[in-house]
Amino acid sequence: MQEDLFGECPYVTAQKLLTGKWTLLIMHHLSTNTMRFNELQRALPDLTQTTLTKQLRMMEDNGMIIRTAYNQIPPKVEYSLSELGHHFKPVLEALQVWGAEYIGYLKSNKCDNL
Amino acid sequence: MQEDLFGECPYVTAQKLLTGKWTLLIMHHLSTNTMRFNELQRALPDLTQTTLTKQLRMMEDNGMIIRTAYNQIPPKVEYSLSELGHHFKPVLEALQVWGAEYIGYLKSNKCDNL
DNA sequence: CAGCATCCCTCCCGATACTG
DNA sequence: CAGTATCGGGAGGGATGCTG
Repeated sequence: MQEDLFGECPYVTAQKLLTGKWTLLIMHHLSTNTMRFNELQRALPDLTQTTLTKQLRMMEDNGMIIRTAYNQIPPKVEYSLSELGHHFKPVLEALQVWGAEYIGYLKSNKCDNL
Repeated sequence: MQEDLFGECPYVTAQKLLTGKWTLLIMHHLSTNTMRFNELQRALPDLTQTTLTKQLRMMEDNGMIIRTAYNQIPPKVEYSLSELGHHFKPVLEALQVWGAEYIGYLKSNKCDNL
């Protein structure tokens, strides 16, 4: 857990935690299920293993997700939301609503231009 | 208004729109007031004119904010939220709650380690 | 299966200086 | 006052190949 986000404005903190290009997507997928590494990869095909690994490490360090490794062959690793991660759900819901509205707005604009 | 965010998942869209390092902070400040360029600069001292200008242009292109220029000497330019921008407020509120909780969580952890 | 090591590269951001 | 022009650095993201 890093400590340099200390004592800041909530928005500064939030911005730092969401900078990652994929954070939101990962949070979204984990908000409904615990998922294995491979499942996440399939859910997010535009992102390579390397990048996914880095993102997951970051989010684990930030305390947003929990990594559970089972010592077995073949390996099995599961990712789930932490307590803090679960409390992030309202943000996800608000973002989904807004994102959908934004897309709708773009579409209507495009139609207007035809 | 760019068109390449078309037909995507709301989360992908949202992530793209929030990539900017300062987007959230600017949205927060504009959510309560219309502000002039200088006022924004003073409210966000860690960000240079160049960067602020670029961010504002991006957000204007995205349709999140509205730029109003008055043709006068000295120049006067005001920034405010667009319709879409106003609808972003629920996200801001959810983020504030969560950011505050996150900070509190960090603090309690730090105390545990002392 | 779930990574790590390495290298690379782009784009974001910032510093500085100048303008209508 | 509210910018633009130019240059540059660095971090985040990606491609490839290898491993327990």
